[in-house]
Amino acid sequence: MDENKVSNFIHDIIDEYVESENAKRVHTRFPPEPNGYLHIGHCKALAINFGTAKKYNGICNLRMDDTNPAKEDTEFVDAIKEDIHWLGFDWEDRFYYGSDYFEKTYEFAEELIRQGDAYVCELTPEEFGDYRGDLTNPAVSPYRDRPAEESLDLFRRMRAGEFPEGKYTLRAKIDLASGNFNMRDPVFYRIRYIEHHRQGTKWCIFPMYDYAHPVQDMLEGITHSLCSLEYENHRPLYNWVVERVNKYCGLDSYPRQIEFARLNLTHTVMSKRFLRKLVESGIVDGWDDPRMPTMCGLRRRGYTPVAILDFLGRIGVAKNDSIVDIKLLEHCLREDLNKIAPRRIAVTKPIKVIIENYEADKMEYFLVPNNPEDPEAGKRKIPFSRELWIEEEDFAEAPPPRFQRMTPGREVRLMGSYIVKCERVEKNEDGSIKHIVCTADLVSRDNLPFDGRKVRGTIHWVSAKHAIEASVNLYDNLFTLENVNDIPEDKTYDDYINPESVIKLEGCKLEPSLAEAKEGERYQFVRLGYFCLDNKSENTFNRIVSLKDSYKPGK
RNA sequence: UGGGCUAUCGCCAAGCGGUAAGGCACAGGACUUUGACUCCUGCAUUCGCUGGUUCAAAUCCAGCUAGCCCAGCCA
Repeated sequence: MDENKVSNFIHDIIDEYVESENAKRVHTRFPPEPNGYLHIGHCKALAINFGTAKKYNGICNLRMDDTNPAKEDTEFVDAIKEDIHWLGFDWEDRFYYGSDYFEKTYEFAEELIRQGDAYVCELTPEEFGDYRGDLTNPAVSPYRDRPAEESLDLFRRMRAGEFPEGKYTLRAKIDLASGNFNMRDPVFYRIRYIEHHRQGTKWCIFPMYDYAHPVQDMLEGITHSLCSLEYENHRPLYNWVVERVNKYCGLDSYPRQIEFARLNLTHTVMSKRFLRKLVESGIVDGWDDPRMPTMCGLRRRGYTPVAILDFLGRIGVAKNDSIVDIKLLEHCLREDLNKIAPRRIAVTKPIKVIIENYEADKMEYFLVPNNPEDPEAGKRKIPFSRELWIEEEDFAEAPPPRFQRMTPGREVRLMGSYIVKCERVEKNEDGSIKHIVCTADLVSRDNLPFDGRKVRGTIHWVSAKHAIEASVNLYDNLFTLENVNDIPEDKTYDDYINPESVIKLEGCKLEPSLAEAKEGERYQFVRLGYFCLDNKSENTFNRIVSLKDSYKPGK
């Protein structure tokens, strides 16, 4: 989990800062708005803010950015905290709410008014549009020259609840002709008669992000405010606020905003708005559907924090708009899971095999390693008997080229046990396979047969008498389209939903030890992929990620 | 069209004037009681384009081109 797999430009900037004369301890913050669930895109911001702090032996705050009472809800606060802890980051005792600073934020705003840097504007939202100007024409506000005393009075009465919503706003007096629209006298306060999830009805005026955020950063002593690229245009305004508030309000805090490109993944929707659509339209089961990129979804699917963090370290931090191939994430998952996941045998599409030279009521155990990669993982016993289940696709009557599994007349190894030879296939009346009859080389257990003969194929199996049943969910990308942002206006998601994004298989046969599997435990089902017992549906395993596709027919 | 930002292999991404790191993907091969893993091998005479400066440029300069962001009383 070293967060500097690749060097990045933020480190360069901070290296310089740390060397500078008045450098303070590096202090960052992660400021989610509690209006939804965190997704893997947030993980990047999380890793950058917490990771950078850690790299410089600094600290990182967690702050709920709750300045808009219309959108936020307490419901999400705990979920966000849980997700962050799950990923492995810790804010210790530095958990804050932006709304905790409302009083200070208000005081500073009054000072801005007194200094002539802000004024109360009475353009209605509709009028605002008309006076906004456009790319080449400046905006206008007939109220920008209102005397400070008058603005101050109005602002206090706004707070006192004397005016209806939309009647007045507090605006910064900056530059109505700026090419950067954020500088065209941005609104700093608006009136809202909505109960705030923490402040209740104490306030009816609420600060806007552009004003509140720098103030919050200053108050918390943040040195580096790391955020995504879309705030680049806001940086001049951020600095404007920092400069005035320091000057007028006796603060000495100079947080620096640095932007980086947010994460995009192939075949993945990342915007909250669209994720909500998936949930509401019923395309997925909910926010924690294992196909969702939400942290709760990834967790339920079985992703590991180690893999996600590793992935984040490998994609780097830059200012390029990019779409990372989800195959890299899957690679990181396999790498982690390969090390930690015990091997188990499961047969997803069972087909029966009868060992005709094995007595009907005999049974024996084979000792097999839990993880050949890791001797420490120990061994377990799996029962063997006359009737077995094997994977449907491990048998072919007419084998395609390079097929090396079971086929009539050929020997294969039953993983961990005997070499068997397929003698014949018995069919039902409809032509389907009833069962396969094999003979086992009874001296071939534990070791290669003494004659040194090689068998090419090894297949997995489970004793029919001892197997337990479960169902299995095989997951794939939700979207067939690589870049989901490319969905044309006139199309809907439905046109691009992968019909095989989830395949549910009932009646799978599992080795008996899996009866003790616990929620959230990850296993490698030999030759099938990595699986995790679903924490919502009993007796169902989610496929986290497949093993690399291995058998390629033909040349 | 005004402002801001970005452009290095199929996908990420180092590089900061001295002659193109690495990962993923892909393709061969070795190994293998998981066609997995592991292990070798290959994979940009070239850095959006065009000029210029220099002994030397992906790196500096100029001019183009393409893409992304901004006109919420959202964050």
